[in-house]
Amino acid sequence: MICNRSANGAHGGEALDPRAFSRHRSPMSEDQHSPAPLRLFNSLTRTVEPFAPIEPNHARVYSCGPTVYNYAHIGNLRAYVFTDTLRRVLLWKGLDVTHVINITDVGHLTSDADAGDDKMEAAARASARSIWDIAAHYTQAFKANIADLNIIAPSEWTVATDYVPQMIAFAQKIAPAHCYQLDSGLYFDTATVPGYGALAGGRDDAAHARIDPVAGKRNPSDFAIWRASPPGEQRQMEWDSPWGKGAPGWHLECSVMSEARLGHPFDIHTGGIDHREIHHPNEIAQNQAFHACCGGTVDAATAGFTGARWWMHNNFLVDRSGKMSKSRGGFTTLFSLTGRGVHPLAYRLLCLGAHYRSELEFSPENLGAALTRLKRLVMAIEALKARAQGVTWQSPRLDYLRANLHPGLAPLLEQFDAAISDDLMTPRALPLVEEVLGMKKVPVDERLCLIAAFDHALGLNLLTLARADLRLAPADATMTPAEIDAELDRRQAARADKDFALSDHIRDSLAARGVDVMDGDPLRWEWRVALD
RNA sequence: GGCCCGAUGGCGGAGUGGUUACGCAGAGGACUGCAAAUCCUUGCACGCCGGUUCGAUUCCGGCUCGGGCCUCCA
Repeated sequence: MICNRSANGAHGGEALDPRAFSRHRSPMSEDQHSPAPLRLFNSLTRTVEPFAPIEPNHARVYSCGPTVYNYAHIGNLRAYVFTDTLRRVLLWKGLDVTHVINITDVGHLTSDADAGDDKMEAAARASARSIWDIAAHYTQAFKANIADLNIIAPSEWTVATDYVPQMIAFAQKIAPAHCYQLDSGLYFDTATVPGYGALAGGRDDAAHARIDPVAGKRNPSDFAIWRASPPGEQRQMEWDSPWGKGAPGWHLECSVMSEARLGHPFDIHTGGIDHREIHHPNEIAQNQAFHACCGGTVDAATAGFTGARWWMHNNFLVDRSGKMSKSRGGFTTLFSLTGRGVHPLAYRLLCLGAHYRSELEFSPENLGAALTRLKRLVMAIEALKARAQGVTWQSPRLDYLRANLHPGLAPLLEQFDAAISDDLMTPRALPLVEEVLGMKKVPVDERLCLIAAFDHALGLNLLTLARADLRLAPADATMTPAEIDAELDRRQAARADKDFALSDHIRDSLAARGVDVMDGDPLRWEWRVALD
């Protein structure tokens, strides 16, 4: 059910006043517009399949979260906009959702082959803080990004270091039949599970030529379950285990935490498309081993046991200027965008403008386009609100909407439902907001009601945002709003006196300080957003 | 080197065997002292070469270019 499930509490908890619909004469019959079935792309089969949760009316979702050794860049954040869209669409379809996002706060702590892997330790040294403090700092920053993007907080954040005993127990269970020990740790033998790598779709182990394999590995695709601390080295994060002092392998974490918090099998596991080739196949292999190893082997009957039924992957945000690459440094964070006066939801709108499985080209121009679009949407909705009758636009249940909505809007509701039900096709859903705004013959309250409903899926805060909220002061602003208003008052007086030389001079001097004057707009002025 | 994906107007991005995406930008108009903001209108496309077809941007093959994964990465 949709009603009373506000994304962030901003809409309050009341349903739309049914009296708002009292004029309606011909509610549609149920069978005339049956809801579009939700269909989602499953990376396991590489097809779009009808979705049904394992438990009736309850979907369980696990999302691979960030490794908190640095700030998330906006490309990282696209994954969580995707996950949030998934969650909102599940809610739209009337399902309860339990959603877990993990925080990976343990991983490679000492440099081995690649000196670049030591970032967490380096960050700790540079700031004279412990790795634990570093993890806490970047976890906090990540959660701030999530909130700024109006992403519904997960039902639970799982932190990897809270689950080390469970990871050891998990590893102990699968070790006899599926693992072997080397000096560098405990390794998973990928040949012991049937269909290894099926998710990746045609991986050829014989072709791993680019990197030096770890000596002693039975198969190139074998991976560490437990990484032993090198002799004589002290790691900041290490635990005792049956395989010596060390730290859990990264792949192990997600298998253990998803099983612990959601149970296996659960419904949907999400992540970036880069995880489709290595991390998730390894997770699946672990899950297969864990659930079938009582008998010592994985057989055909259990080979399909992958932990999650759906594996979904978002594509990348690409930036031709190379700013999305952590390794090259200088990547773009959400903080840097807000510091330039770009509202975070403009970035969310940019993401929604493309399908989650398509690459999305990032550029200042594209972001500026999204910001302009968001401003115009908010402006148009504000204008409607000013003319409204005072109902609250809390979205009612979808079936209620369907039965009571103004006939003129009914086709738009169905198109919206069909779009988001078609593998979360937000780029086709988005223009319907603008179409509703343009339905001049439909009463204002009705249009607002439908937009409120749409926004439960889109998460743009369209009904609560004000145009003024989108006017973010850039970090390098040299004037306060009060100072700007005072200048504008002076300018207004000059204009009244027809002293246009003075009024133009004031406007020019404001422009020089990054303030655009807008006489015909109630907002009066705006920070110029300078995106390079 | 191996595997995978993509190529749509100025930018981004949907979609389709024969008809409109949409947004931003551009152009024209309204409004304005002039601008800006806003509103209205509007031009612009389907990488190259073959094939299938009455007809292909849409299907098939090849080519070129771009991207991803193979090492922590959304």
